[in-house]
Amino acid sequence: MPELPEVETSRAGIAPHLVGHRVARLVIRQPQLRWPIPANLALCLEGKVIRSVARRGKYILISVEGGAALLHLGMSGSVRILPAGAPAAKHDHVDLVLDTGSMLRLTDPRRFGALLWQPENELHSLLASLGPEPLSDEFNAEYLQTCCKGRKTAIKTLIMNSQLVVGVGNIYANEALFQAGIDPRRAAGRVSAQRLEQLVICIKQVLARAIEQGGTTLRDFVGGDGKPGYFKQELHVYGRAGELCHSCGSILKEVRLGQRSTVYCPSCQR
DNA sequence: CTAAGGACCTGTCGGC
DNA sequence: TGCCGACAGGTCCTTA
Repeated sequence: MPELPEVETSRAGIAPHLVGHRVARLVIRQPQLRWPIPANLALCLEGKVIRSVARRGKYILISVEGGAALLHLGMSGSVRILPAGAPAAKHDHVDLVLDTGSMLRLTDPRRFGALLWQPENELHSLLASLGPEPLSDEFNAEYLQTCCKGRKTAIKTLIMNSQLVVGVGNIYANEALFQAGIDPRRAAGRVSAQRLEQLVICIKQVLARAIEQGGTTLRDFVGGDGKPGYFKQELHVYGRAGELCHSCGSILKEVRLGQRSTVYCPSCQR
């Protein structure tokens, strides 16, 4: 479900319900996520006031005195604010119960998500080697050109590499490359500097626009406020293989790159 | 070092 | 209707 826009939508949706409030209890029904939830996490959080709810890449950081809970939604995770005590369904793995009578509930059918602990003044190893935020100035044409130099990897695979830039998942990689007019299969090192400059602009535009729209709801994604995302209406290639290009009318093609579905217009993208 | 593939897990969908 | 394989928003880890 979540790429950066969906994570940011979730973060923004839950933050007002959490910040400034005290954690009454952490209820863990299923600790086996991608990594086990640390046994001492409840002790780290209970009784503490939540200071901030931030985001780094696709991680949500819920900070309290002493550290931060790191939350990753994986492929199928989502969070919602509910009244404390709402009945739990099959994949409702964790509740962060607040002293307000509300709780944050984590649901994740595939359990590729994670809930970990990062002590204050330490950088969790999962965050240590992440690339820059795509919407920051640090992610610019010059930077991407350096990343691509000499690389034979397909440009799409490269922009999805979180060590180089975070937050660009399969949907938005497809969309950004369409907007930039670049064939996703093209070796990164063989994309001209000018077109990489364009790609940076397109990645930023697509992500920013998707955040404005509350993310992309494919199946049942809803933000922390329970509303679906509306960006799906603006998708040009993702999920549209065999349909007509919105720009030139050609039939969109599909290939696999790094085992991910890749859709592009053979006429507009070179 | 880079690149490619498998692994993790459950639900859904299309085909027979 | 039922079964089986393929596929799904991520990304770490192993292997070559």
